[in-house]
Amino acid sequence: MPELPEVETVRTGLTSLIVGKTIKAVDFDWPKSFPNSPTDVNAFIIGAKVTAVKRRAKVLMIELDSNYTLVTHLKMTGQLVYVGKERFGAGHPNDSLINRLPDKSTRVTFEFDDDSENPKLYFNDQRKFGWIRLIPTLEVPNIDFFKKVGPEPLTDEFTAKVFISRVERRANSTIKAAILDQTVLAGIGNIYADESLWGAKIHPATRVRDIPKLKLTKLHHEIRYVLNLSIEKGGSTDRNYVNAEGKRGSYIDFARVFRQEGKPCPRHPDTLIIKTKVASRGTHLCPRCQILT
DNA sequence: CACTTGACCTGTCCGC
DNA sequence: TGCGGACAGGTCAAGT
Repeated sequence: MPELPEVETVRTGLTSLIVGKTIKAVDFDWPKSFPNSPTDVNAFIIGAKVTAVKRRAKVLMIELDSNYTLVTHLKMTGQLVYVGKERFGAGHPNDSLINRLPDKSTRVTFEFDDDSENPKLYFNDQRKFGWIRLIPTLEVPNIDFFKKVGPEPLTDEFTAKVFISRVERRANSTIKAAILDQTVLAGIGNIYADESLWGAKIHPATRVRDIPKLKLTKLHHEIRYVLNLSIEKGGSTDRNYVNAEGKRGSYIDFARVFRQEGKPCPRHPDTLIIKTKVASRGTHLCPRCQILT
């Protein structure tokens, strides 16, 4: 589920909601919610204050003043939703979701020591693919995933030249598989792969070696465009995704191909978007402007 | 090494 | 209405 824009939206929300607050209690019932963590996670969490919430690729890092960090991956269906009655009481537009938490998808509950309202942060994850690892803050950069993950696509350093040199390491792959590869660049998932390839008029099954540099340059631009636009819209809610306040994202209302099968291509009103399979993933494209070469 | 496929889980939707 | 199978936004291990 959550790709870079969704994780970034959660990060922004959590920053304003939990930084500076102290964790009073933690409760979890699914052992895999804390893989590869100290046996007694409580010892490094209870009484610790949140100092920052950071993001790298699709990974969120909740830094604590105990010198440990809650490193979290939401995978397909994870949510981190903060419920503080002082902010979201009865009548708040989100109270329908807020009021039914915790629910049966809730894996971990963090309780904060904050005046009398007892605010909580729920880690919900229907499919149980997500996890939270409690890691000494200084060791976070050394986890295997961070050692091999590619560059952040929205930084100044991520130029078209950098993108092309990295994506060409997967010369024999389909372009869709290549940009989904987190070691090529960080943060792209199925939604923004389809959206950016439509923007660059590239068929997702095209081999990287067959794509002219000019088109790869265009794709680099489109990747940054769709990621920025989606952050502006608060991410995409296709099914489960909500932000830290339990709100849905609205990028899907602007999607040109993702989940738009059967609807007209924005460039060709008489051609319909189709859904097929590329790189073992559901793939949406316009059969007229994205030709396989 | 490059590349593809199956596994990890639960829930939902579609066809019979 | 019930049941089986396919499918869902991510990543890793194991296979070719």
